[in-house]
Amino acid sequence: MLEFAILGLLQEAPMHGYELRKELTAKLGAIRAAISYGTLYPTLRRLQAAGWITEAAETPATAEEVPALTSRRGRVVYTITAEGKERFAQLIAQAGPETYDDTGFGVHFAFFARTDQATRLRILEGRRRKIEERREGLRDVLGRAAERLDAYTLELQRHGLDACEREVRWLEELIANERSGRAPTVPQPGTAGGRRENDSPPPPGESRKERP
Amino acid sequence: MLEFAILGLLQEAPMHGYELRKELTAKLGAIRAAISYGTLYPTLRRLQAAGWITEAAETPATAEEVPALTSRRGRVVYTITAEGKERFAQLIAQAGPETYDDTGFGVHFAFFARTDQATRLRILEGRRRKIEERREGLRDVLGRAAERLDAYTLELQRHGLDACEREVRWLEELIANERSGRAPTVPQPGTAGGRRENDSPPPPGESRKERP
DNA sequence: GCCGCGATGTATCGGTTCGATACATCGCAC
DNA sequence: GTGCGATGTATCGAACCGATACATCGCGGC
Repeated sequence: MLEFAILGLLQEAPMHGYELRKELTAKLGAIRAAISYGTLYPTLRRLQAAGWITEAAETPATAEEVPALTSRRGRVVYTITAEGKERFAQLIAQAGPETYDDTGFGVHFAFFARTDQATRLRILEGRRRKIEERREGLRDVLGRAAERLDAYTLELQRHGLDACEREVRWLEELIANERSGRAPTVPQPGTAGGRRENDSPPPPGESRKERP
Repeated sequence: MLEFAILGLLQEAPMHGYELRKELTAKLGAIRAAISYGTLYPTLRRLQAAGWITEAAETPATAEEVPALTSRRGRVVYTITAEGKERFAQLIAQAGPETYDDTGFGVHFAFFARTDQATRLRILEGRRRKIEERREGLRDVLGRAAERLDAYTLELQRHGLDACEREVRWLEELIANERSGRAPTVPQPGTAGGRRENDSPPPPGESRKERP
């Protein structure tokens, strides 16, 4: 999962570890906590070993020697390779069961701008199916096993059931939207005041960000 | 986390692995997928080594010998010890940061019937604080970094933000309820042999919301 | 009669991820 | 000048997952 996210992010720009973590946190903040370095660095090494990314120690720009008595530990900048881009495309195409769990779906969704419409639709529908199953499971428990459980546990189930129903509705809207071929704009009943006229087209547009 | 849940469940009745998993799934179905055996069995072994639980091979009841040519692999029934109950109480009392993340909070909440009111209140408020922070983070991203992100990523953040707002309201209700409603104080069911009966604290009120 | 098949049941293995920790530099406020 | 928070790289043990293997039981279909 993290592999997927890293490959996706590095397609926007080369980055070093710390920056990668920040971008990851910004992009995936809605679905999971900040990624741990204990995961990030080993994964970067794994990706490099596989040839999907390359690492390069940052040279101080206009490199005069002066090896520096204070041996500056350079930042390590990671860049995606052509094979890495292929790999990313492959990861998008193939969908296992993990594509539809909470984290997997979230990560895939976060990179929908780089995903073609047919795949988006497939993922959205797979996720809906999975959530519907979870919903049915919760209804079963609330219906059949209710007397075996205490009031707090039941309240938790009710809360979860409501979340499922909400997510299904959300997915329905996204699916309908996707079918009609428009950008993802779900009408929200008076949410927080974040105004945006952001429009990222269905085809993967080259978005950009820059360096300090 | 799993340790906590197992200890909590085994206080209701002794169980074998498979049953434990089913009960766990029923109780925590709203917040996490079914627990893996690759986690369950090693954890049981760990708990046994620590002395919190004991394991006993199930005897076929009114044990006639007849070692059986078909060597029946007996079910292994786990029972909580006095030290295990102490341990559970200790785990309830002490709250680390992991008490307030999605999984940790869910598990603690699921065992609120065995938790005293003051602790329930503390956990509820800690969770609210954590969700409020996440909410602020999402608002920041949606406000300040919106132009850097594509429409799908933004939609994801909006969905997450909505979930946060919902959960905060849910928590508010639970907290208000907890403060006004008098203490449930859970009676401990008989340890061995007896089928558990239902002991429900006062209803945590009416509401439904959000995602796990 | 017997055959497959799904539910019950115990168990291990490899791999991913987390949380804590360590260490070093930079800029800025006190 | 000194502390301190942000930036930055890195490792280690432990928790947890998903796949897999293997065995028994009851039940319906042929």
